[in-house]
Amino acid sequence: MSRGTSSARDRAVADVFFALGDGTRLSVVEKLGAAGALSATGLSGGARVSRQAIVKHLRVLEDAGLVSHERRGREVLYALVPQRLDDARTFLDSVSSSWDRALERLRRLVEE
Amino acid sequence: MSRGTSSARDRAVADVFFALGDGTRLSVVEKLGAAGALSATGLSGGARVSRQAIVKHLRVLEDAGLVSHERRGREVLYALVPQRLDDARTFLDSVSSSWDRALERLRRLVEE
DNA sequence: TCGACCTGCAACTGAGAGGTTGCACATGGT
DNA sequence: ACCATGTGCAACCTCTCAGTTGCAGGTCGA
Repeated sequence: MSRGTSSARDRAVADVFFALGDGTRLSVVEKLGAAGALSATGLSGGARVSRQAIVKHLRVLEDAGLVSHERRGREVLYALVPQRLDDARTFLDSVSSSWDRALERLRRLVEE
Repeated sequence: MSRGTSSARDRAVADVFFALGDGTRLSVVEKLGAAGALSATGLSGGARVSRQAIVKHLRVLEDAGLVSHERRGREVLYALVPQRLDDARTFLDSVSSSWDRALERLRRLVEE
């Protein structure tokens, strides 16, 4: 306990948010969520950046645990792994609820 | 349709995720959620970066709409604005659900 | 076998993020 | 009035991120 904050878990959550904190990656995530599975070339079609840029973004997403890849013949298909999304949501929930409790305490302090 | 996605709303969501995608800022958000309201100096106490670094991070958080400040005598108190957190959660929900639908479609495609 | 297509690696660049230090300015307590 | 404390610039540095281009290596179909 005590020094529970700022642990490896928090770093993983920060990685997830970092991965989602880029417009290009965010649109990649949206496309993957909508299409199910796509190759880097398929994802770069319609994007305004090169295929290599998409590949780098996919690596970031995969390092964060948001995406997995699978070789399918001569192409590589990328798909979402929504589990980490749940971790991020859990973090947001915990901050929101502790914020609510803090509000209560503040209210009582002010009312003295 | 077509250009409906990747709009100003998506940019705002990316800004929120970007703001949360840094370990220092994430711990700031946690501290603010736990304490309710803190000054930059109060936040930098215990952190391993300088007060000025915290101030810059607070500016990023405020630009993303996650934090607001209020002058209180000679110090400036920062507090969470949990509304954007809800927006981020909503985004995660929508990606998750569209992902679930995509999984269904993929399953049916594979079963041909 | 040959050509088309997709991937993988490497080198390079520009811009911005994250951080620091130093100092000036305001404000509260004594 | 004085001093301590907290804030607000501004300049500066370093390192990483996002993106590009070029080319080599697999893999499928004809």
